[in-house]
Amino acid sequence: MTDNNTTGYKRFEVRKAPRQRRSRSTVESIKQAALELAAQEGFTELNTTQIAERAGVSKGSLYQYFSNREAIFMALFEDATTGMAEVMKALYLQILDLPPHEGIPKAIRRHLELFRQHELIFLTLPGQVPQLRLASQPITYESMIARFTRTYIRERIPEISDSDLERRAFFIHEIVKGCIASFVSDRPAKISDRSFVEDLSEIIIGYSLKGAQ
Amino acid sequence: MTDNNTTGYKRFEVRKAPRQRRSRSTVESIKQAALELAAQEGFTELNTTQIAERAGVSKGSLYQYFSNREAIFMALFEDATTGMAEVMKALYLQILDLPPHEGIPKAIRRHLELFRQHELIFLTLPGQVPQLRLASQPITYESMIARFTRTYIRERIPEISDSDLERRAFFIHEIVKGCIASFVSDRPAKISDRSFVEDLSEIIIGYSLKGAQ
Amino acid sequence: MTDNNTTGYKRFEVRKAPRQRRSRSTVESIKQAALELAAQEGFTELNTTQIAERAGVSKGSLYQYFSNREAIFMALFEDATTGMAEVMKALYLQILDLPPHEGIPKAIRRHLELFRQHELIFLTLPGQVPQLRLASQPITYESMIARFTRTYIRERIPEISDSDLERRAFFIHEIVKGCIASFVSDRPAKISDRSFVEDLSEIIIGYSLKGAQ
Amino acid sequence: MTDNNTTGYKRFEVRKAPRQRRSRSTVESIKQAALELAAQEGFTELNTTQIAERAGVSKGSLYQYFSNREAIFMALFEDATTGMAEVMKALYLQILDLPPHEGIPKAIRRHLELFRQHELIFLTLPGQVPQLRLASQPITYESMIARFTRTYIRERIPEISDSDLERRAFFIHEIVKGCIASFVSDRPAKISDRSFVEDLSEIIIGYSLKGAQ
DNA sequence: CATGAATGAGTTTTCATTCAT
DNA sequence: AATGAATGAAAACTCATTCAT
Repeated sequence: MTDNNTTGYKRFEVRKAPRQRRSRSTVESIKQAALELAAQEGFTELNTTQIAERAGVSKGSLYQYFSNREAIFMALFEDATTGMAEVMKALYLQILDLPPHEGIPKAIRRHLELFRQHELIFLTLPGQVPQLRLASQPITYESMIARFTRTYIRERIPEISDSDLERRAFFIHEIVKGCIASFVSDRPAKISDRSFVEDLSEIIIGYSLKGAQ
Repeated sequence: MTDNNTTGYKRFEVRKAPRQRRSRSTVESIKQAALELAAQEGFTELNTTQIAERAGVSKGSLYQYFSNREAIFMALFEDATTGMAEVMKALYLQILDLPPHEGIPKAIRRHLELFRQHELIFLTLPGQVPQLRLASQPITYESMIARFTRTYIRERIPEISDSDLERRAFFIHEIVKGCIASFVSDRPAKISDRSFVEDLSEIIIGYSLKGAQ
Repeated sequence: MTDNNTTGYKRFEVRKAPRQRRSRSTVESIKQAALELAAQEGFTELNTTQIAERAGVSKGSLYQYFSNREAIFMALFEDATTGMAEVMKALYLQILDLPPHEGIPKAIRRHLELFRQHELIFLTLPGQVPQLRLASQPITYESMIARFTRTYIRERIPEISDSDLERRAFFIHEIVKGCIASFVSDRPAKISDRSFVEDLSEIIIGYSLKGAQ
Repeated sequence: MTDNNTTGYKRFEVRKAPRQRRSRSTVESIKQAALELAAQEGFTELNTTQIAERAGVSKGSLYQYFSNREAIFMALFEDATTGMAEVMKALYLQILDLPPHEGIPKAIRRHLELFRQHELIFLTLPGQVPQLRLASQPITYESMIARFTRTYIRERIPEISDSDLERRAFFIHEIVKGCIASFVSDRPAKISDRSFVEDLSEIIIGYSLKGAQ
């Protein structure tokens, strides 16, 4: 029963699983409220009073379900993360057998959409709530991307060495994630979605499959 | 000197320029303390008491030199930023006339070093102190990189269209920054510095100069 | 730097030692306020807001010197305890060489006074703040009484066995403490101070020295 | 049945007398739970959530049987108190006609057992739940002891003055209660039950009957 | 009767910032 | 200039109690 907490960070689990319908909706409205408010002010500035108010819920209720402020963000992140993982699994299955010049752009387009949808959670949250990194160990969907990338390359360049594969997976992941993140958050006026996807695909294809016959 | 403050954020300049030797070192020790502490807990968690204590300075003194907490971070950022800008100017002059396969790797290697040195400030700080984004408008060194990239490409592909140039500059910037950032903060064991620089250079050269004769 | 806290109770040290005269008086007024309020409502009901208000001090100041509510009680207790220990040391020196029928009543009379003075702290506090027991290990003045009692008896009955001595010391301590405590807190109308001291002395003398020639 | 409540404390009766088997056991399990938890954390720290949980009962149910938190403690106390009163009545009848050197030790031995059984309730509870003092006016069993003591002495020293009697009753009560309480809660390793009872009896007999022929 | 979700007033606690010395 | 005590507004968090289902 000891509370081992070696990180020095507060722990933040969801406190109790909502059983009845009513409480499930309470939890939802709290998360929703947090999300909406974060869109305006960022996560750092959010406080429980605001969240509870906006959710139309008492502070007490909030703490019945979340052991502290961070726990809400955590929940938000996990929701999005698991949601994304599902979508991606489906996507990858579709893509595996397509030729690169079709599959890669498709994958990128979809990732762009997904990041746009969850911009706040995937791009803003992690930077502002450093605890997340430590708590949500290897983030599910990230490791999925990594795994998929490796499979994809290996299937096309069977003779690739392990270290080579590792390196390519790293770059591909970073390039895709980084470029999409910036594209979504900076919204550069002079670059259209189409040409963005095009160029990024080209870079990825060129790099990931170089050496393939 | 008017106090127009359209951002809604408090302003945070350094309060007075330290003249004497003693106060010079006070400012320095405050910044140093902030930096060291941030390495352990992140900027969000830092509080003035800790900083003052670690700096061996009273809270009153701290406020003598910094108008508020954020001002310290701001100063830290500006120091690193201007330092970096200088280094880069020199670097670019060297590189402009080198052939890509020499110049690009050299530039990347140097950037890697610089980011490593200032990891905390360039990678962690901006996410955690949102004011930075708004205050330090076009962050000097970032716009330098952008400008240089454009010059570099145009010189080699004079006939390139403006929108094309724009797009390439965007990608190059994001790829370089993103990959270096991840490489520095994740420290992937299986990738050596050398191969990192090699691959990244290859990607950049391939993409930035495609279409050049 | 781990915060080993096996008891499950919050720890409660004084936070920082007051350096200047001003802060010393702040600490004093906080303790004084707590004491006065406890006299009316008991310690359990006391809250920091009340204490700070009564002390004419901000809540922030309170927390500057006491890490939490309990720390105040703790400080109160320790003050009284060390004070009492000093007084007793002096008392015992006086008494050691007096014949029992003079020394014992004198000691009892003095203890009665002391407990009356610090009734709240010695009689009420420990019952209401269970943490005290655990934190303030062997309470200084209690162990003093015990030690003195043993010395006193042994000097008069040199041939007494260890276990016998132990037992007598236990009873004497409990009887004196218990009777005085009840006498002070119940204030039985029909018993005068004089006759109280008389009877108690008689009991103690009879029991502690039985078997002495 | 008027709701005169001069004490300023909330009233706390058991709310409804449980009729059916099931609710009988509900009440019991609540009390049991409270008792077990108090053993670990003291009564002050106990909260209704814990109690309900441990009792395997919903909070709503808890309040069906107890008008508030204190009512639970109150019930605990009354149970033990009335139980003890019964036992004592029987005990006293046995003892009245025994010679002191038989009767007194027997009484003390029995008290020791009883206090051991209800340590928590008789020794800890009253200090931590101040309402008890006020609510349960002359606590039944205490007044029983007092009454019995007086009868016992008067029967043996018919010529004793009222004030003398009063005083002796006071001391005897305090000595017995105090010593037993300490013996039970401190469990001093070096003193056996037998010698404890012996010495205490001796003290009591000597004091209470001094002057008897 | 039983449940457990919801409440909200009450408390504790923190910390950037000021200001008397 | 330097100090560190004091501030107070703004959080975070708790828990006895009620009440809809």
